[in-house]
Amino acid sequence: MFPALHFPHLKPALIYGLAGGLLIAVLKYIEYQHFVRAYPTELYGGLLALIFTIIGIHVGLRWTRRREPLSEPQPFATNAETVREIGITPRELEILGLIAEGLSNREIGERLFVSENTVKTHSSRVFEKLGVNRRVQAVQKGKDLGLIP
Amino acid sequence: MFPALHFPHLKPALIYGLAGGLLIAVLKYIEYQHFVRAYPTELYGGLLALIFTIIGIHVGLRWTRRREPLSEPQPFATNAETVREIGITPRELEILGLIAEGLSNREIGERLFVSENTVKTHSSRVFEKLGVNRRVQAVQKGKDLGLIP
DNA sequence: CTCGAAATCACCCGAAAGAATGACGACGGA
DNA sequence: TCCGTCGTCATTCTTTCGGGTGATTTCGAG
Repeated sequence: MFPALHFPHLKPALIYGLAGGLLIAVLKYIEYQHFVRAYPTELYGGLLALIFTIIGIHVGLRWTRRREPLSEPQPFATNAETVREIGITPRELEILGLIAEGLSNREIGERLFVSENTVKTHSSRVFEKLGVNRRVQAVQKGKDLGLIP
Repeated sequence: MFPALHFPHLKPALIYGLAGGLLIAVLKYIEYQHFVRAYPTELYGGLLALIFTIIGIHVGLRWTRRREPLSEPQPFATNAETVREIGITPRELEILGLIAEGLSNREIGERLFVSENTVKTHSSRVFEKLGVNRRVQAVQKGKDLGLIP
């Protein structure tokens, strides 16, 4: 949806923008209170947006919920000690899991909303930490070490 | 693990928030242009609800997307029966086993005293018969079907 | 405040993988 | 004998991987 866009200084700008918008909204609210008005339209809009976004998420999930519970017997807890021992990060573990599912780097990037280059960087580090140089080997070793189911 | 300390989808969330803010700003602008007077407020509410419901559905599905489980191993089919069912040959099974060990096509060829091209031909046929197009997927499916340990 | 870890992204380049063909010999059953 | 399967190998082409390097941003610890 949005992953192709790139804004390096997005967060501070957004924070400032939101802060400013919030301030304006508060002022407007107070002003409107002076005029004994109802809530400002912007507030209604935001509330509507928020509420219906949540509703949309719930509805969407409900529509596509699989009927058969898809037997998932073992929740599988990753071997935390091994993770710490070899110094693998959560993100790298995530990439390893997706590699084990047979996804290409591009598909992983699309799934995680990051670029393919980022996925390649992560996978390279995973290979390095696991001491392998091919993804099939990484999957095998990851399973042996209890990093992935 | 510690999912609370990790925000893998921060960027889309920020962009999403920005988009919402922009939409509100646009609506506000329109209102200030007195265009809003031409339409009942309910219309705007409905539009907002619709738009953000769609966005919510999309975002929700996007964030929770999961691939279909591509196989359901039949409990009655033994190794040999599965082999016969999908018509995989002994040689192809051998190549699949070596792929599962993390060997490259060149290494497989050296181990079996055949050319790399031959290995690629076999692996292509294996992929075709298993309905996959990557070796990690082939290994996964081969294990699901009981073709390889 | 400085420093380092983590995550992100980019660019380059060579190697590996995979898709699509075509071909050839051996072997076994109809 | 003819036909089909299997194993073998080649060529061409495109895509994907993997290694290497460098950069930025964010965040938390010291």
